[in-house]
Amino acid sequence: MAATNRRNGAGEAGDTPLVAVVVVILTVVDDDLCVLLIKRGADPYGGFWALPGGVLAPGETLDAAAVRKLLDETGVADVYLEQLYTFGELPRGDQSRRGIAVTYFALIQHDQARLRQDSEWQPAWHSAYHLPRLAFDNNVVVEYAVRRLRSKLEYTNVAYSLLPRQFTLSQLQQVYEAILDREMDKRNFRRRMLSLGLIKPSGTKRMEGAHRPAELYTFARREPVVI
Amino acid sequence: MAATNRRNGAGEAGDTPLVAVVVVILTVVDDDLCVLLIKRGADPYGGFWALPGGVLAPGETLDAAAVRKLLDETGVADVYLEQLYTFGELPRGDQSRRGIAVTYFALIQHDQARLRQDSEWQPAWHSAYHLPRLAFDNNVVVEYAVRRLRSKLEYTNVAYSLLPRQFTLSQLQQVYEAILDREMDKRNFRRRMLSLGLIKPSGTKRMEGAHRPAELYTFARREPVVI
DNA sequence: GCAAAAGTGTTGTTTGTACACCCATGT
DNA sequence: ACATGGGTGTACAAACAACACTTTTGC
Repeated sequence: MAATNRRNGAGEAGDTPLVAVVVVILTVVDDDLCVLLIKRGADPYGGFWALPGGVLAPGETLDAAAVRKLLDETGVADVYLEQLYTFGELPRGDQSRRGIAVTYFALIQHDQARLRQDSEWQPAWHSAYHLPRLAFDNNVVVEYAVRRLRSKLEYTNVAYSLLPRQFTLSQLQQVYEAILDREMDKRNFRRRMLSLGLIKPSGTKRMEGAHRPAELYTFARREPVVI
Repeated sequence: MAATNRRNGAGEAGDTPLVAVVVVILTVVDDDLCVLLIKRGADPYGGFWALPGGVLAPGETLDAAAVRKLLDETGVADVYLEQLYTFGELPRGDQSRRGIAVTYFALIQHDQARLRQDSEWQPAWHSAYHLPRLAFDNNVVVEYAVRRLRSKLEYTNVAYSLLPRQFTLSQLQQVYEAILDREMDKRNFRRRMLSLGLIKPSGTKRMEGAHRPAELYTFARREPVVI
């Protein structure tokens, strides 16, 4: 892409800031929207929880770096991943070196993720609604991701990336409720999902527990669709 | 902000790409949505039209660079300005140096802009609907900006940044029609604008031309508001 | 038979869309 | 008087929100 215009005919290149790619990896666990955090070792912000991220590798595109980060942390690929925002304020503490953070958000099924147990970083899921004070301005980044996800949920099928191929309508509704953080009416919810053509019945049923079996549904398309 | 996480404990800093800030400056001239373009002198893409942009100055935030660029090109400040997207693909032609472009879009009143006449870059307005092949991937950037503007128009008051303090409902409607590229019903349009509380009558009227004078309206707030 | 979740329809309200005529002014 | 753009209301359709009971299963 590289829409890079260099306009200063002279010596160019003010400073060349470090470019980091940071990924907000979101999932729904039970009825809770969760973010993947790692524990920072070194300063700045040593001991603080933070979003996973890293510097761009040589010759790597931004999207590729985000995909790589996601794969590193969770072992997951082929999920919904979207650029969020680029933060370019100056660090507060350490003025020494300039940093720019290109942030992404990803939606995964938590039971697909293989978090690295061995790691010094202790990657773990944290409820997006009860986060501690994070490193840098990562709290703002998470809030931004949650806002974006909430609005995308209303006019796209991104939820597909949070659910297995087959799921019940109740599961789907739980995902929506966890993300939007409000309860929804079962009948209206079903009507809407079906009439939008987002999902379709698979014909099979899930028998489990002491109650009526539930129809299993699939997303009409497991790729991003704007309604 | 600087949500910069450095995760490679080792020597860090893959490569440090050039960071350019590029601004899509949009306005409505008569019934046409227009973009400000400059003519590139030097290669790459010498002689092509391009979006105004430049490298980040030392110690400058991204937003500040965008504001500065806008001021340089148009003399205008205090208008709607929003980050769009960060493009980080590798340049096609010149592989030598890596570039990242953080793009913004701005909305201004064209009659407020003082384009630099002297300049070798011949800054000028071009209809967003009939653009030539631009330098780099700037065509994509403009399309992206127009899409974003269209959707923002539906749920925010951003149009304030394209109109003078006082304006008629017909002027406002022309702005909407130019951006959305479709005609709208006068009565429905008025009802909606007023019932959303976006604008309010100013009490004064504009007498001009051989017809009934038009009520002048003002935006309830001349700053970004989400409806 | 009872507990637990699945499934299902109707009504009222709000929102959006289509559509045609009269009004105030300048010439 | 006529040309020009400014201003107004109503009727239909679609989308959305509120609401409660019956079904199928396991124990």
